[in-house]
Amino acid sequence: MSRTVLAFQPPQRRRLHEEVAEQLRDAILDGRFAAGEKLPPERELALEFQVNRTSVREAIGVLAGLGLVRVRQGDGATVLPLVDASFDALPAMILHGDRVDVPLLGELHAFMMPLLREMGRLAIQRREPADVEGLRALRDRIADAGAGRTSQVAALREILVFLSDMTGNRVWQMLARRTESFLRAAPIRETNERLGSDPARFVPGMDLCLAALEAGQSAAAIEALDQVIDRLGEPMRAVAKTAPRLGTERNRGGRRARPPTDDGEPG
Amino acid sequence: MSRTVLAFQPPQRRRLHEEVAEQLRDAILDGRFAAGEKLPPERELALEFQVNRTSVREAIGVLAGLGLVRVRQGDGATVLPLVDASFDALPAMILHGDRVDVPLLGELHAFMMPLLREMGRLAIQRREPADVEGLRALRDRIADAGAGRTSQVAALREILVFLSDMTGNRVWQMLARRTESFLRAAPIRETNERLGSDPARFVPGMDLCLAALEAGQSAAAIEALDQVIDRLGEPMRAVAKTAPRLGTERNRGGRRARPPTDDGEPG
DNA sequence: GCTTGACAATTGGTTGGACCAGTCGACAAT
DNA sequence: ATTGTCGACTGGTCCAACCAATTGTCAAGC
Repeated sequence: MSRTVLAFQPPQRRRLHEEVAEQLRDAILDGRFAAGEKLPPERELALEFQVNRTSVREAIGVLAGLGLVRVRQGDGATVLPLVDASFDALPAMILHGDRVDVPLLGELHAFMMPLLREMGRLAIQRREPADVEGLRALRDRIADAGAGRTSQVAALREILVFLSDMTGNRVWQMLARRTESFLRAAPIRETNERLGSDPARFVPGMDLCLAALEAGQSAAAIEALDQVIDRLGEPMRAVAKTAPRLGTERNRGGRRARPPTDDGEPG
Repeated sequence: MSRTVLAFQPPQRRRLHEEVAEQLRDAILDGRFAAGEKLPPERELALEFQVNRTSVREAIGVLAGLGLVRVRQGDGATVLPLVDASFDALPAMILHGDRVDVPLLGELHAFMMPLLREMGRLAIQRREPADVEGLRALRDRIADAGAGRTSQVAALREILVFLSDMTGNRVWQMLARRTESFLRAAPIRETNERLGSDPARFVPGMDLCLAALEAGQSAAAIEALDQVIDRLGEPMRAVAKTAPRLGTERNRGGRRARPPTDDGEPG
């Protein structure tokens, strides 16, 4: 039953509306539709894409779910400011159409690293005896070159998920799983591997952390874990460094005109 | 042109598929469909809801977008573990069907508060001169009882958005806007107002922060802002305290069976 | 007995067309 | 200048049919 290491990938069965959604999404993210503009009518898009109107509607529904457009009956689909988009749109905002939005990836990296360190701190504070064994199992998977490199880097990513489970906080658990899924995305992972990152270099840090945990030294364990987490973020930082930041001006969210819930004085 | 203070709300024009999506979503969140189970076939649901299959499909599409179900042609719609859901599903997970998931709200609160403090720190570190004026304008709106209470509490929430803009980091900006939107949701806001929270009590803290900023004392400004942010989180904490935590057992995310990408040894 | 392959039932995916419902601008009446 | 009506436009829903993927069944072959 032994198979080749050439792990075949199942052919991606893409639905029609996914293709349409992706093209429209990239058009918005590329700025070909600016915020405030309207998408063409569904019937028109159906002609353009040569698909049924239903498929266009499902595609636009996806965009609406991502917070990229707002659809109103009678009016059309209006493009929203990107800053109002859902977190689910973030991967696509960073990686769309063969391109990497380097500045945004850098901002995500700057955002995530303190969070993950906080998560590690919390995880260690709330650890239970069994967790140490779990961490050791992950450490062994990382160290076990015989299991294959794919398994090794997968184990690396799973550290985040495991730590989030240790916190016992479901919000952390959700965040870690989303993060792990993002790190699994193609361009990030490829860059990491192209840069020759060796999973084995994480092992000493993990050993340091495990030793501290067994000695009951939480502070030392947290410190060691911080180092490991920093290294886990290296793929993102590495990709972000492949191109220089274009400008230094700060990104400012647009001031939103709130619906005026108060128009006058009480009598 | 002066209008009454009775701020009328536009009637909620709910689409059919939204109704269906909400009912199905609540059924999943209530556990009436457990993870791994399958939703009834679309044709069957269409009969049950007495709507067209199209509306059922759009509803299921929403659930798929939230990461609550996975749809496969030929197979049906399979319910996913809640821990794999999107962050967009979080509000619904906490507030569904007239109920408040108190433990989960508490976990969200515990998750958010350190983050928001971090955001405040970053905002002050990266402030520009104009930002101080913006903060003062918000402070004045909070203090101005004449503008109406609705405007006051709105200004309170907008502190988060303003701070996120100060960071210049688009990820923070997106998070703040989502958070502000969540705090605007009904049960949280109502509880806050029912508890008689007075926007005016935020003013001294804001004044402290503003004074420190003008004096160029970042550390003091951050400290004062921390207090303000803590109070901004009070509605969530207050709601979370309306009922005791049920159990003390830790939430553990299910260990996921990863697709075995490695089956054997390299030759 | 086990594997293999063909088949049929089930279920989601797509299509075309029709009609309902909300929005907005044009324009006439006041 | 304001108001009211209307019609074009656009999204929302419905229907009926067919395409395509999945899964279990079951008989043929080893």
